[in-house]
Order: sequence, then structure tokens, then C-alpha cells
Amino acid sequence: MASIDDVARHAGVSTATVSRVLNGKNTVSTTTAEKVLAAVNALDYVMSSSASGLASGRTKNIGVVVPELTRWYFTNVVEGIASGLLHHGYDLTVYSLRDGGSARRSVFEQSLLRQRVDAFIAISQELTNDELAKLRALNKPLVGVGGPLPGVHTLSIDDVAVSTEATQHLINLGHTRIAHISGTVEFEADFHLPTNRRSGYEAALTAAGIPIPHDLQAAADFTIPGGYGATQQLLTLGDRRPTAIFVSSDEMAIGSILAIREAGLTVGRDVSVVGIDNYELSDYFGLTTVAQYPQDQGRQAVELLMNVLQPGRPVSTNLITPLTTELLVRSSTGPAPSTDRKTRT
Amino acid sequence: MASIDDVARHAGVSTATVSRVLNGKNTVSTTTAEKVLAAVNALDYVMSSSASGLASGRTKNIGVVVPELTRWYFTNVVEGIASGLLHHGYDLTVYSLRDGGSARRSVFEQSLLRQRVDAFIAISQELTNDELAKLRALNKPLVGVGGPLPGVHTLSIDDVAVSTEATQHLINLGHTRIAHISGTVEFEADFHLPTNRRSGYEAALTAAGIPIPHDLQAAADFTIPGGYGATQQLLTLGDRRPTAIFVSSDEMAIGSILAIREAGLTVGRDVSVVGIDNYELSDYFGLTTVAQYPQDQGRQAVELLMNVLQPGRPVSTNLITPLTTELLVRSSTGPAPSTDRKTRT
DNA sequence: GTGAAAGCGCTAACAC
DNA sequence: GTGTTAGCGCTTTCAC
Repeated sequence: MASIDDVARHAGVSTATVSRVLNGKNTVSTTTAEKVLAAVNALDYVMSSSASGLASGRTKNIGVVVPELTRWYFTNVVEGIASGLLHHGYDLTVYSLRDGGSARRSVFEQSLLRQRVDAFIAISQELTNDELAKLRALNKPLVGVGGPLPGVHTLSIDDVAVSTEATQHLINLGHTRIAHISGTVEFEADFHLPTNRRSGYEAALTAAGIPIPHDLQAAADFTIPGGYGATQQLLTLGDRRPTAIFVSSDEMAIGSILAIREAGLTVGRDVSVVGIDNYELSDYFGLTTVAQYPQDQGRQAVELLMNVLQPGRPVSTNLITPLTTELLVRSSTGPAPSTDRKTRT
Repeated sequence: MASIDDVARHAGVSTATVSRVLNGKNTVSTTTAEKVLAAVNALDYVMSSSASGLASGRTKNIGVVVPELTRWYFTNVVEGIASGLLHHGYDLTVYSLRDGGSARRSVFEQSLLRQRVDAFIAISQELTNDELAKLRALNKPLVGVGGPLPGVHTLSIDDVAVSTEATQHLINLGHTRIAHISGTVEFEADFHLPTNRRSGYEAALTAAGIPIPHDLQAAADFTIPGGYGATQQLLTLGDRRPTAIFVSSDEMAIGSILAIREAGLTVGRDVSVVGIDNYELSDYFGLTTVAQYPQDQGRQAVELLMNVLQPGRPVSTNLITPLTTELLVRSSTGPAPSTDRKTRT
């Protein structure tokens, strides 16, 4: 493993010059730089991140704190981050909190403090004041993805607006008996996502003068089986069943579709379904949804960090960056059945 | 950010002693060790990984090279690795090859060489000889998960045996017209997984004296929609359609189930389906499958590495560690329809 | 059982 | 535009 001294010797320059070339300082003459680069190639030299990190205080490594790695949203954000960082020559160290309590403590009290990274990205993770304080004490840039962290620059979709849009789509199609499947309370920890999405739903109904149907509310755990079960409940209402359902996530919405099919009804005709996400299977199931783009969100988070990390780049001052979403209308939503539905059933 | 000197001063000892305590060298008296630990707590000291890494050559960080982060198998292996490493006080740096060509090159020629990690885990990744040589040149331990790498200790299920078991299950139920949906050729790069699983299928048929039905072969891309499409093809055969399908992965098998349902047939009665994996939705769909346990595989890979990394731990000598699998019989498989099926249809 | 001191391989003043 | 040199914060001989 060649060291910077080997390169310097091989190129006939000082180590300082080698360092300057490798760090892109443009105070080196083109000819010298070429000699250095030639030596670097000849020796297959790659600098030691430990040595560089110790001397400069910069590790060229970013830490990502994520609730778990196996859900669609999280993995896609992480994949986007990985892709973004690679472009900037940064590495990615992942801290999964999946194991819960003691693991979480060991991450916040040990791992994160090892000065292994230059900055952090926290994904969909409501942090305790104590944890936030620990992160801040490190005095390293921190950006959030997926929900607002107090005092932290965050990328987030507007959950309320997105839910209003989805519900409004159903209202526009003439639906009035619109059910809602939200997340169960344990997901409140993720930035009150269930509550925010319910608020958007209620706002749309209220604005349209439609009373909120309290008999048409259900909740599940953001999985396909969960959405399936919740929908089965809603379908037991017989004639009083909804003609449309706004579901808080696409995975649950796919569960709804499966339940509706199984009940012998036609999705998009007897019962319309709209979700949020544009999950990987949503297109396949013809699910109308408000799409969000987690991989782009990850890439954007990286750009945000690079702006902070690389002096000279513009730093935006507002703490919340709204993210792109888009209503994708597919076959799972259609006009409300005509009022003679009861007799047809 | 307290340094080791601060701790040493606070405890009234030398930095060498602090280092010894923190690294678990048992050449320090209990009383001194306690003083040191007290100082560490008082100052909230956590050592700098760069400094420690530079001085010792050990980073307490493991690199994972993964084809992408968004597929069930990969994310679960990575989650298992993360969990295992956390227990050992190691961090996890992820290198996703998802972006393809140039990204892959930059990973192998730059990122991996930065001496940021003590060892590597390569997941389901057939490496070129060049890449393998680069990794070996680093002289760092390397273990593979998901397929055999030449000369590398690898954790792998026996794809042939597992496929034979799945097919045998169908044969035992009396099926003889058994179709196979395999992976398309582009997945051959993952250790010839399509070929191996097909071999197991053919071996089971041959052993049972059943000729291989060449009209009942299809291939797809390991996704639900892919399996759905392949199955639709198989069902166009009318009376000559299969009574059972062995599908190379659960995701595709779920696509099969959806296609069979949509054709108005009953899964497990008209057509049986068996897959491989025990994907997160397999239970929900009642899919019979040969389960594998990617999170455990990740944890096992970590233990293997720790044995190599921490001298004194036993190092196993055989290069391939077979992994646990288990046939889970659910409702998607049932006895072959009686031969009057044609008339019933 | 403990301390002194020489690095580990870089970076960043500071000189020239 | 380039070289000299003093650290960065640890680990690890080598003494004692």
C-alpha cells in the first residue's frame, strides 16, 4: 500500500504538493500536477481516509440514521443518498435503529460520536430532545428527510396537502361516502404521519361540505395485509359501505384492492381506491396515487449537505424544503356509482 | 470534544493507560481502570476513529458491497449485518453498485481502497477477476453471502438442493405436469442462480421418472409483475396447462398466484404454486415456499468476520458454509387434480 | 502495572 | 508555485 511519501518521491515533489493535487487545490502548476497524477497511477495510490481524516478533520463520509432498512420508503431514500454521495466521492455509513432500545442508545451514545462522519442525514425519525442534543453537540451538519426536526433543515412532502389532493380527486369523481384508512398510533412517532394525512382528508371533505363519515374510519400498520384487513372491515357494512377509500399509503391501498377483488367487487367501479407513495407495485395494481420520489429525496438531501460542507456553495436559509409529489390517476379510481347502486348490488 | 489527553489528566494516568483500558487490554489494575472509566464518563469521551485507525490500522468498520438496496433479499441481509456489527461495536459502510458501470468502477478503484474498513462482505455479487484481485490486494478479510466467490469464504444456500426439494414437494402431491418459471439470463450474473434452480427442478423430475416438459418453461425478472406475465403465458395452454408451477422466487410466485386467481382458477387446487425465499408477503398469500433467512445470513457473516478479525477466535477452514432453509407448506399447494380435470374445466 | 515517546500518513500554516 | 515542518489523537514498543 503506497503512501503519500512514495508518491512524492516517485514524482520528485514534496508531500505537500501531492496533497494539494489530490485535494484539488488549484495552486499547483499543470505540469507538476501531471507528474503527480502519473505517480499516483503508477503506484495505484489511494490515500488513507484515517490519516486524511485525522489531519484535516474531514472524513469524506456521511452517516445516515434510519429506523430500519427493509421498508420501501427507507431503502429508496438510502439508495438515493448512496447514489448522490458516490458522485461527490463520499462514502456512506449506515446506522439502523431497527433493533430498538439498547441498540438505539448505543448508536447515539457511541457510534455516532466516533467522528467517523462529516455530517448526518436522519430519515423519518423523530428524535428525542436528548438525542437531538447529542447530535448537535457534535457540531456537524444534519439534515432530515421525511419530517420536520426542530431546528433542522428538513426535506419533507406536505402530508396534509397531499392527502387533501388525494381526497379531492375522489370528491371530483362524485364520491361522497369516502372512507379513510390511516396508520395506527404507533406510527405517530414518524412525525405524526397518520394524523397529518387524516387532517388532509378531513379538510378536503369539509371544504366540499361533506360530513366526515365516522363509521368509515379504519387504521392499519402500513402493510399490505394490514390494509387488506382494514378494508374487509369496511366492506362488511353492506349497503352502507364506502364507494371510495383514501388510504394513507400504497402498500395498505394494495391490500384494499385485494380485499375488494376478493369480495367480488370491481376496483375503480364499485369501490375506488387512492393511496400515497407510488410504491413499486402500484403501477402493476393500477393504483391511483399521489407519487413521492424517495430516491430523489435522498439525492436532494446529499446536495443540501454538500452545500453546507463545501464552502463557497450556496446555503439556503429556509429550514423546510418541500418535495415534489404528483397525482397519478390509474384504474383504481373512477366515477362514483350511480345512486341506484343499492338496487344493483 | 474531549481527547484522550483530557481523560488521562482527569484520571491522573498516562494516555497509554487510557488507551489500554479502552481497548480492553487486561494489563491494567482494576482500580486504575475504574478511575479511567469514571473520567471517560465524566467527560463523555468517545475516541476518534480516525486517530485510532491511523495509529492501529484498525478502523472498527466493515464495508458491505451490495448490488442494490431495494430488493427484499439484499436489504434483509444488510439489516442482519447491521444488527450483528452493532453488537460487536463495529460500524457499517455500504457500497451500493446500483448505479452500474462507472459507479461500480469508482467503488472498486477508489472507495474500497480508502482503508476505511477492516474487512468486506460481498452480497450476491459475482465479481470480475480484476475486482476480486483488487479486493485481495487490500489484504483484508472478505466473506461472501449468497453465492460462491472463488477462494472466498462464502455463506450460501444450496440452490440446487432447495429447488429439488420444492419440486419434490409437488411430485409428492401427485403432480406430473409441473412448470418452471426461472430467472432471465441477466440474473445469471448472480452466481448462476437461474441455472442452478432449474437444475434442481430437472433433477427432481428426472429422479421421479417424469420427462421434463419443455413446453412448460418460462422466465421472468424476479418481480411480481414478471411472475404474473410468465404465468399468464403458461395458462394460455388451456387443457395442456400445468397443474403445478415451481417458481424460482417468491416474488414471482406471488405474481403467479395473482395470475391464476385472475384466470378464475383456484390456487392450490387447480394450479399449485411453490416458491423460494419466504418473502415478507408469502405468508399473506398462503404461498408454499422453501424459506431462507437473509437476516440470519447477515448475522452469520458478521460472526465469521469477527472470528477472523479477533485473533484467538476459532477460524473455520472450509470455504462454504451451507445455510438453513425450510419447506413451509401453505395453501398454494395441494394434491394434483384428478385426471377428469379436463372435463371439469 | 504504568509512563515516555516515537510514530501512524496525512494537511495546513508558513516560508521562500 | 512549491517545500518544510508542526501537528491531528491515538497506539504501541520499550523502559522502569
